[in-house]
Amino acid sequence: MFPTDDNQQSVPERELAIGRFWKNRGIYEKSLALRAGAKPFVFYEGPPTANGMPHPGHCLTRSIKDLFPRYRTMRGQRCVRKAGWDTHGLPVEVEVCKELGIHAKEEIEAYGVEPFIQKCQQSVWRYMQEWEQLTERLGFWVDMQDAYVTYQQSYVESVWWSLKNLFDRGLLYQGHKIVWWWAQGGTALSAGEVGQGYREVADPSVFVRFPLLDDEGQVTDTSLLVWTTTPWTLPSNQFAAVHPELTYATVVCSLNGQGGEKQGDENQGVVGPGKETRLIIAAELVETIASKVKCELVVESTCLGRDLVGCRYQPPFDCYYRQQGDQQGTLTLREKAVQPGEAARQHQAWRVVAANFVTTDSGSGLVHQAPAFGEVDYEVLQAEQARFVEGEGPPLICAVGPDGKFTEDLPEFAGRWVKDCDKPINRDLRQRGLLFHQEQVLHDYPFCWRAEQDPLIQFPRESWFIRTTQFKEQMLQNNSRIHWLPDHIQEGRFGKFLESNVDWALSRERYWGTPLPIWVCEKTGKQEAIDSYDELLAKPGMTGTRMWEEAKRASPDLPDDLRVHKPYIDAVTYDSPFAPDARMRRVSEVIDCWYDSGAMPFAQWGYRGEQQGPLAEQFKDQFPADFISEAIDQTRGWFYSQLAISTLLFGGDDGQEAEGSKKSAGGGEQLAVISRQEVVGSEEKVVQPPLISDLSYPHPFRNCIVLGLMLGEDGQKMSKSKRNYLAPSEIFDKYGADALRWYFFANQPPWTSIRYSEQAIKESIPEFLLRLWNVTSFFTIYANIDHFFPADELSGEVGQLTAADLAAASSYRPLDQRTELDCWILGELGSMATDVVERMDGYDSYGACERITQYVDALSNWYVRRSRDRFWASDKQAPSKLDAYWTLYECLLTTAKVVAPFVPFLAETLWQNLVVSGFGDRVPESIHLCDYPKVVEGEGVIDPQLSARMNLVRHISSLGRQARASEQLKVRQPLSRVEVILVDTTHQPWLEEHAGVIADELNVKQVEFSDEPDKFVEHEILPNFKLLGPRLGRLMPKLKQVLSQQSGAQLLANVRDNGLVNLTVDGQEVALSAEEIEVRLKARPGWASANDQGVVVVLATELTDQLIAEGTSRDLVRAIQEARKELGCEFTDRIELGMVTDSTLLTDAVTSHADYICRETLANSVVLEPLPGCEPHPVQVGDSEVGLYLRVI
RNA sequence: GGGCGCAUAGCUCAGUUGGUUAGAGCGCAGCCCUGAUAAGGCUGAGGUCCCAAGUUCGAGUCUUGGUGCGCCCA
Repeated sequence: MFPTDDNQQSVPERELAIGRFWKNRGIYEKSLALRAGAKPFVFYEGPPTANGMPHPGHCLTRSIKDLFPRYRTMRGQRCVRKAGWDTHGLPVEVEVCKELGIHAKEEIEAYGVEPFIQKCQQSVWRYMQEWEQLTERLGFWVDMQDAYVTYQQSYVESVWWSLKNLFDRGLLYQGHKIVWWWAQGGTALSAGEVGQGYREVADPSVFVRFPLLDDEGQVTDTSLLVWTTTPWTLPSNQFAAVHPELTYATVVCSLNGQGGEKQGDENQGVVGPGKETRLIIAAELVETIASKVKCELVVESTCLGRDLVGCRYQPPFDCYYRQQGDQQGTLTLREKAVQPGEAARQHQAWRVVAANFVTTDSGSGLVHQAPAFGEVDYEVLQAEQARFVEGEGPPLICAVGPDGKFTEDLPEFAGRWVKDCDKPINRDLRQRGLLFHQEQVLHDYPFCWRAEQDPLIQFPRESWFIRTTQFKEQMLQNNSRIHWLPDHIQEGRFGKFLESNVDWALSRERYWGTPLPIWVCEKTGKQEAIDSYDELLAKPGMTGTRMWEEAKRASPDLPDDLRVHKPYIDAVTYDSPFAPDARMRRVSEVIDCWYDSGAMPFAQWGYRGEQQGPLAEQFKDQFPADFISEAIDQTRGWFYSQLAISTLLFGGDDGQEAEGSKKSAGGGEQLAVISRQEVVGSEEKVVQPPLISDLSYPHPFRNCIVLGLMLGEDGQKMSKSKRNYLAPSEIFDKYGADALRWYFFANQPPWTSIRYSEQAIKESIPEFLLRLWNVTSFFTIYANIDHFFPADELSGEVGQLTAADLAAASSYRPLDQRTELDCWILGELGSMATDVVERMDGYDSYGACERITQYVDALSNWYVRRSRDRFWASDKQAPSKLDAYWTLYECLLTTAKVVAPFVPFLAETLWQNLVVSGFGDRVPESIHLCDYPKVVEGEGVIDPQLSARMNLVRHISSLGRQARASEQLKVRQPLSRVEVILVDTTHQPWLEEHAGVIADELNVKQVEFSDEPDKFVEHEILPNFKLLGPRLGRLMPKLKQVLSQQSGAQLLANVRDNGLVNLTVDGQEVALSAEEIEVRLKARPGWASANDQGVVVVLATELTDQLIAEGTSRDLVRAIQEARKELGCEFTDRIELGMVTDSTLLTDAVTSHADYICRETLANSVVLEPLPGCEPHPVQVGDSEVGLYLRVI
């Protein structure tokens, strides 16, 4: 018997049972073992953080991540799926801080770094259970026992190894980074945090005069009019920026006591009454500014921005200018070559520079540059520094301390909070005649999200950088080989991001992260990188491990991994090789946790550059990845960190060699002790990137599906507080994991943003899941009744029950002995499998689902429906009946295998019920240990002609039903005749042979392929635009007109007879072949008909008494079946039937169709009187009342 | 402000190298079928394919500009 009791069990319960089955039997492990030695399919798990609850977005990611590995495994590849957890970083610290009720860094220090990071380590696993449950419940097969964890020592050391390699190659350096700084808390804020705190505020908007200097350095009467919204940054001014292509005007401003600064109390105007002053502003802003200050600005001359570049000016504050104003530096050779006219030396600062970000949307077209307090300003400084030889460029000027207060560099404001100084600074400028105009602007400005009153400031911090910009071309090259889905990511978001690459700011002034493995000599400042804990312990004069030892003694449960973390690692020092009696101490920073995740291709194995041995083998076997997938927010996250690290570390054979790799191999031993200072600027680079033979782009991943964002029920962002989405667990409990998975896969391509709604998930169930389930349950019901048990017929080896395996059964007949319907559905099965494989190989899961849905529809709504009679035939051994069983059995088995990667639970249920129940241990114990259905080529299973013909039959049937509907002729009422008219008569002979199907489907006595179509239809002839368009071009509209004016039937006859039609179009002779015209049919009015482009179906609507009686008998059968059901009859129960009615129509129908009625309703007899002892069932048949009497025998 | 993406039926979304009748599911209305039955099928109403210009014999599709929305970055 096939099990059928599953109907009683709910879908979620069944899935849970399947999940336990997989786990208990170790099916995943077995599926891997089965492919030992096979070609690997490499998958990388982008590590999620387990310190937050998993949400629906993670379900999507994990579903896609599961789909392709399962698919590839069934296709014969070995796909290791190592789980991973991202455990470091600010989010973890923030969680712990919340728990402790603290915010600021000093509070953490006060609490103690040691207990703090211990809490961090524990907090990382807070939602571990939820994650594991979700992963398992969703059917995501991934090895969580052997997961990589970014805080583990082996992982950290692997990261250290890579950083040491970069450091030794001079690719890791110290510099400044402008960060959003919370001065009161003494910490930088991450972009996410800054984004939270934007508020609209009013800030001063000031226009300040910067007087230009002449060649002798004397102040002239012309000033740059420079704009800023942060007056407190003016003392730190270093440059004024113009746009090189903008036109600037020198204007004369006659103030006459009506200064721009009308409110000026101490001093009227700018330079005093009656004086003229010249200002340089953007030409297109002259009017705007004139109206602001209500005074005429007369344009004297104009020039381009680039002509102003290099002009020197006097800054508004002289705190730095006093000493550094005259300082010059030597320009680089390249700089001199670019501008041969330039002197070899140039003033370091207080010059006009060109910058493309300058606009005329606001301000004056000249922008004040204080590199310490703006990221773009800082880039300007860097660009300027690059123009000078090393050490002679402009230094960074900063009059503000980390506490947000002015330093002693600016005595007049020293010790005061910068934002409080805006007003006094403005007053000061006005007094000195430098403030030309002042107003207020409303704009968004960030505040600290933890202390709402504290505005953030941009502030320079010492930071470590990776020189990624040097590898921009290689990264672009690498990117160009990646297969992105959707493909616009490549040139679009990701490509654009790479184009604008800046050096990676690696360090973080935090606590819980991979410590930056650099030790500094306390005397000389020389640095070296360490790549393992053991290397550190072996250093001469090493001390400082006691802190860890004590901690471990106090709490023996502490994971050993913590010893490579702060504060323990900071305590470890050793003798400096650079100076006698000096110690080497670690820098205090930890690194960006994106580096951790980006290092996973090698760090997950703890790989540290080994060229041989098991680690090396393992790494090479699993590098690069064939497939990864994450959501689009990872563009700048994991996608980038992986690509950048891989490109820098491993290079590639396509582009230029990675920097420093040109020297021959064997320089490895020289890795030791090369300080950065020695390496930078030196042409001799001795350190190489680790070599991997045959490594070509792309790496470390080849195919990447970029998932869209997931939105809540209302199309808004999902948010816990709005409750606009259902927790995954609720979906699982209500509808099951397969329903959710199928919804993700089949409803839209994965990269479109998905609106996650319960309704949509629910609605996606019937179309596929339920339909396939219903077909299966149809099969098992009747197979059990008829004792169709394949296991009894097949002895010995049965393999995986492919068609070839089934063929050994005694009642199994080859295709050429079966009906065309059987051949057709098996052909459809083959072509479906072929298409699904093709699409899945191209990572098109959406297209694959579309194809599967279409097939299941054909199976359910055509094959099963058209085959019912055979399944119900009374002769259990009838070959046609057995054919039907074998066909449907094969279809179900193959379909189950095809859908197994998509809906693993349902597929497993089908396999267990249809196969394992009967075959036991003669077959693979799980469907996931089977091979994917093979594409059968050239064996005649796939028959495109048969497929086309059957489609035509379905199409004709559909039109027939449409015609019936339009005349309100229900299908139960037989009709005498249907006429079918086809434009394309290719398949007509075949259709005539198979007219029975159409007759049956439409319940008509006769199907005719009309030989006098003109009676029913008119022909409309159109040109084939696609074929003729390129040939005839402009004649097309006229040709269409000419064709429409001709008699369609005649044209058609013409083409049929001669193969050509000759026409004159606009004076030109045009010959059209049969292919170059398109014929359409239109039904003539007055018939019960329906038409589509090439097919018309016309029904004969006359009803005879005989037809009516037959229709009535079918009505009766239907009513009796209903009554059987109400009585609770089994499908096989036989009955006695009695009937009482006034209607002669009904009594006639019963007498004339008694056999038919008995056969259909399993009645042994039917009488026109009540059955004694039976209650009548009153029913309505047609217009008549009937009393039905049923008794089970 | 910059980059990327999206805009097609009431809703959620498809729409293949441009080809002349723009599709599906859901919802709504009507009908049918039912020995898979807490299913299934058919039909109908419902569309300025966001707007404008351009290329072309022909544009939902290509180009440019604009509008709106989303994401990323400033």
